[in-house]
Amino acid sequence: MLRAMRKAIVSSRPTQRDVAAAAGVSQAAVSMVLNKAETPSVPGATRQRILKIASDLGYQPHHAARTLRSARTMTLACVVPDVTNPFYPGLVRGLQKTAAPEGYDVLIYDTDGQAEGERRALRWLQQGRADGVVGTFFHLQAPDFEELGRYGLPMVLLGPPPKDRGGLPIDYMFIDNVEAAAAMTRLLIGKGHRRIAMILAEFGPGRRRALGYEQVMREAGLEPQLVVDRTFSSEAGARAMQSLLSAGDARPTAVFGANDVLAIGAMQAVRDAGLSVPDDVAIVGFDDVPTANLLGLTTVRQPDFELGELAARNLVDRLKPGGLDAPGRSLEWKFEIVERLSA
Amino acid sequence: MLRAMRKAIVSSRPTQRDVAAAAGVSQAAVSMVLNKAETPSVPGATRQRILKIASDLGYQPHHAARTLRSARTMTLACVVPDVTNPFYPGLVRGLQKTAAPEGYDVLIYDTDGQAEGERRALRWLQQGRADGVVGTFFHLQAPDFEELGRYGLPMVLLGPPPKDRGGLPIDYMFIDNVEAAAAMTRLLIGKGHRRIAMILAEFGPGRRRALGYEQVMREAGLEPQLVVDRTFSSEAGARAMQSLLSAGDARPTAVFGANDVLAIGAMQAVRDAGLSVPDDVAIVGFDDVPTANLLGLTTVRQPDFELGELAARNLVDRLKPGGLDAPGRSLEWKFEIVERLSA
DNA sequence: CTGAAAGCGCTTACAG
DNA sequence: CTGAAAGCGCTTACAG
Repeated sequence: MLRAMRKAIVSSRPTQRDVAAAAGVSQAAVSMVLNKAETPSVPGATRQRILKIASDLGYQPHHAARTLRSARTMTLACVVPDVTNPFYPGLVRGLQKTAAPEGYDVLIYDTDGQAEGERRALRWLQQGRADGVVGTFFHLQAPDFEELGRYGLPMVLLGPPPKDRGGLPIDYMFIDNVEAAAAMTRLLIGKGHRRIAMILAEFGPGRRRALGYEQVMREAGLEPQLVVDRTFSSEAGARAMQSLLSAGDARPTAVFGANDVLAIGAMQAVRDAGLSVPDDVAIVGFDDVPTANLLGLTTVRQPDFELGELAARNLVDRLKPGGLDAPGRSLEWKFEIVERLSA
Repeated sequence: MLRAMRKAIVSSRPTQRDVAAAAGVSQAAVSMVLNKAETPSVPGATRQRILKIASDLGYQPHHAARTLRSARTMTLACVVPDVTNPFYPGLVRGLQKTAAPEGYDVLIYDTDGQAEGERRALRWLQQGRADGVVGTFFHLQAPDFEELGRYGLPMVLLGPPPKDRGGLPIDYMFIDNVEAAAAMTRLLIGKGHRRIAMILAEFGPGRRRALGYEQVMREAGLEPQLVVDRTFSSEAGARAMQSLLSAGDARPTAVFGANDVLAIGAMQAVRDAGLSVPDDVAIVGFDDVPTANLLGLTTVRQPDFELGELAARNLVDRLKPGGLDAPGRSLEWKFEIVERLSA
């Protein structure tokens, strides 16, 4: 009874059945007319009538039904550790630009950069939510993706490829994090810095960036100093900077943030302490988010928008007939050091 | 033949049928055990066996099938004009925090702030992609959402409610843009500024903010000066500022960006011209995105994260039994002026 | 209590 | 060429 009352108030979406009934044709005929540019089996007048009625009723195909039947979601997923890190919205924009004209929507899934969040993302993907994925994972490893690969889900992972590719439709896009961090460290040493610290988060790309930093420091006979936090947040960057500043005269003269968000938090902490960047402490970052430019932060540029475009192109191609047969690709992307005023 | 070969390489997802076959029970029994905490009709040993096999096979429910049958997507959509405006990722974080514990995923749909993008979002929603929506629309009006409302889709729109609410399950969350802009304009006048310009985009909240600005300017006997661009981008802000600076000595002494992204672009342009903020030109914005704090931008704070939490709570409640029966609500949110160094 | 059947809204292979 | 039927993978109402 209550249900019936609700029905009266809340109308339901029109279906192909409704259109078919109004047009006096079969439901299948409606499907054909709506989906094919040409339908020789349907008389022109009937076709026009169906189109007109569908439009009048405001018919839109039910996405779940279409997906269930066709096994296509027409959706690409972008799995990121943190939407509020401006690098990722930029990436998403690039994805959308390429995916939209091909008829694909782009969904963003935020893992919070935590292992549990990444496992949730994996389960989410295993439920068939998307036809393709571009993802950044800090904790999950290549074997974790094997199952999805076997199900025929193409993936672009932003990171270095593992030793064993396993013949799955997984492509890797990456920059040489070790070398990029090494180059930035050399730049700082070249400017005369001797006490150089690095701020990083425990997981994700921080490790490889620390590797490059440590190598160059050791080669130069300098002592590496790492401050490790749990997240790539500006709060973490500020916290780390405060602890570095508490060393007084022994404090570093330059600080390398493993990403821009950390570096920006560190800049903030330096200024809050009444000190100047770069006069008292030089600061450099990694990513080149839009804010880096505004703040004059010297950093390593990774082109987010272009990476997004390329990743989407890759997925779209793999989703065409036979696209999954090609072996997994690795694409190394050039980094670039952008010198500004902060160092 | 080719298909058969592919089949051999690409395995398919396990279904409830596969689990049922392996456990020697009906597919329906698998569904019951997997979805209900207690299944009195299924013997304990059988229940355990089903659970074990489902886990071993890595079974995950097919999302489209579940949605089609249950008419629930367990997804909330967040429709935004521009993911790269940091205000929206902040909003999304708030949504996720509240939605995730209730079992809802949050998807982001980017309209690019254009009429066509918003119409695409509307069609997307009409395809039954989400159970609820929180959205910011610059072009679509209340009547455009009537159909979705009749279908029983709860919506939270970020903006002022229209005159005629129409009894639909649409809630509005808004701040008083006119008054907020007026207050900010008064602040600038109080600091002695007389030539105050406003930079805004043609659509969206810019109009009401311009209204408040113009009112206060006129009341003070001052001439309003509006520079209107097509988008709320930092490029637009920089462009507008350049044109203002070209007036030489007649240039404004203060510039009000209708949002922070515009204001930040304007700051950049002032500095690129070799001038100082606030000494040569004072600049204020609107939103209080994270960057505003870093750049010392005086602005109007809208709490993105809290707004997201509240919007999600609202939708989750409306999706509970009877939740749609409540009339549309309006929730006015307090704004706050945050004074920093830019003015 | 127990299990098999109906059906959500589509697409597409297949019989007439 | 034309149309009706099968079936995608689930949930749930309903008959035994």
